[in-house]
Amino acid sequence: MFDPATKTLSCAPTAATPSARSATVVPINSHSIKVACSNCNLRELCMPLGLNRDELDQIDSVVNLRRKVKKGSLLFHNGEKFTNLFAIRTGFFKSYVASEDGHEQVTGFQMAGEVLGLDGIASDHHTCNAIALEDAEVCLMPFDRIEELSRDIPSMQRHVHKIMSREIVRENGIMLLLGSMRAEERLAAFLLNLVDRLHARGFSQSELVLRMTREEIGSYLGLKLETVSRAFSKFAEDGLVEVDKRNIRI
Amino acid sequence: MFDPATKTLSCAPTAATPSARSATVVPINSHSIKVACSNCNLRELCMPLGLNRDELDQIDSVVNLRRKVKKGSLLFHNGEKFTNLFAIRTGFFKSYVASEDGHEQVTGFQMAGEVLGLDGIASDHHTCNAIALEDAEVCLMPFDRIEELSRDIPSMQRHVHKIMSREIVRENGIMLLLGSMRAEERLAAFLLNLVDRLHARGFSQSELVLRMTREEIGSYLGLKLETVSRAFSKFAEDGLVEVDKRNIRI
DNA sequence: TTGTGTATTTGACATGTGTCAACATCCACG
DNA sequence: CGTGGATGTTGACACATGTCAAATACACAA
Repeated sequence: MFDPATKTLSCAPTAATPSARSATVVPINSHSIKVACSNCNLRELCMPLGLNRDELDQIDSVVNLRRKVKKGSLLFHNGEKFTNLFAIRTGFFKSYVASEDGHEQVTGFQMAGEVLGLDGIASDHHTCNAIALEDAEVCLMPFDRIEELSRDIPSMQRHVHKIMSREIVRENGIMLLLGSMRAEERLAAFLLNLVDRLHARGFSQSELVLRMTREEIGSYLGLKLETVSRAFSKFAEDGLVEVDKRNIRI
Repeated sequence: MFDPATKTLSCAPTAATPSARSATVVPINSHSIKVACSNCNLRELCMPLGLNRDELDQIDSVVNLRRKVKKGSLLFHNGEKFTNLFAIRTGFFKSYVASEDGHEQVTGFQMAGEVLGLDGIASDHHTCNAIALEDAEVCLMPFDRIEELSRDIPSMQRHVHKIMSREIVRENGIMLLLGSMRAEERLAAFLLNLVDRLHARGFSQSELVLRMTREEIGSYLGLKLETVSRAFSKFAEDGLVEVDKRNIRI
């Protein structure tokens, strides 16, 4: 599952399907090649949570495209027309907003099974940016199709609502972090949150590889990169974690 | 008022409509007394935005209860079972989360026409608290009825999604504020946001009355109350705003 | 391999905000 | 009409974090 050589999260079927070899946007045929929600090993984390077999088949019809996103490239950006939600199959993203003065504030880091693009629903245009921190693959979910399906399948509807509400609750937690914690507390909360989410995906409870720079962590936590670096050093000094560049052991 | 002895919310009434004289929860008869979404002067700000006449009639059937909330009493609290969204008819609320160590972080201030309780959808239980900063009145909207209606009325469904997405976008903005602005910038952004929202409700573009303490503003902005006070003084000194206690003129 | 740029760490110092304390004001309530 | 508690203002000082700078390590391309 975790390949230290490529340093990627590969939660998808490892052998790539013939039709998905090199194109950026890849049509999925859910019958011939078995790559669909109903067959995805992220289905417990992603959209189809709590659906029965029939409903899973229906949702397969929504997720009809995949897109490969190269490390460093944008999945969507501020101002872009909103049409799709994105479910991450593999890879790691950061989302961020930018103020007029050019400052960038990272608003979240997303990994396999998480959903991106919810910000775009409000105004039909995205209000933040999402960029891949490593080569990634996402499932495109046209939002009007999601709404259609939500009307037919109550459990699907409820799930969509839960995903959005969860994002609201997550951001509440970050406000608490940004508003009341000091540097080391913020970093500790951040690391524990990351390792939790990785653990839910089958990775170690105590080790993780950071996909983002100190500066990006700092932006997320409302700190400068030097402060992040010092906090890491402090943790290491106190024997709380072992830090070797981006490899962390708690 | 929240009574620790009975642990009940008793929202004693002030003078109101004949049928609402003494009950805490007031049934609405949308035909006899004209208090319904279709007739509410907040309908352009609140839930029914963009619905036609027939749909408005339908939504009236959802909003079947109102509740009076006295200043200082909780509308809902962390851990409470989630069943309703709340639309504010009158009054002013703050919502906040509390960390284990007892620290409170204000996550937002809500005024007439805004919706409270979205946090509860994720886990069927509220994860934050909402308290009235002045005597208030809210409309109770059972969430399962909202979901039913959303299945029948696409524009209603879209509206619910927009409301949730708007909350996500709002919190993104606060993360930017907390993560990258200095004290005076935060307070300025806060005041401008408040006056904007009040202006949308027919109030002055340049004057406002704060409903919250310096400490609550500070909690929201990630600052101490003394820092908020100093920032106000600085603004007044620079002639940017006139500050007289809670009366502010920009 | 060498060179170049990015990422990280660490130190010295600056500064914005927190902390603590005193005092003023206002309001609710006896 | 006082009185006590909540709220707000202001000052002095402490300290956490930001700023600036230098050195190192590493990744990647020529």
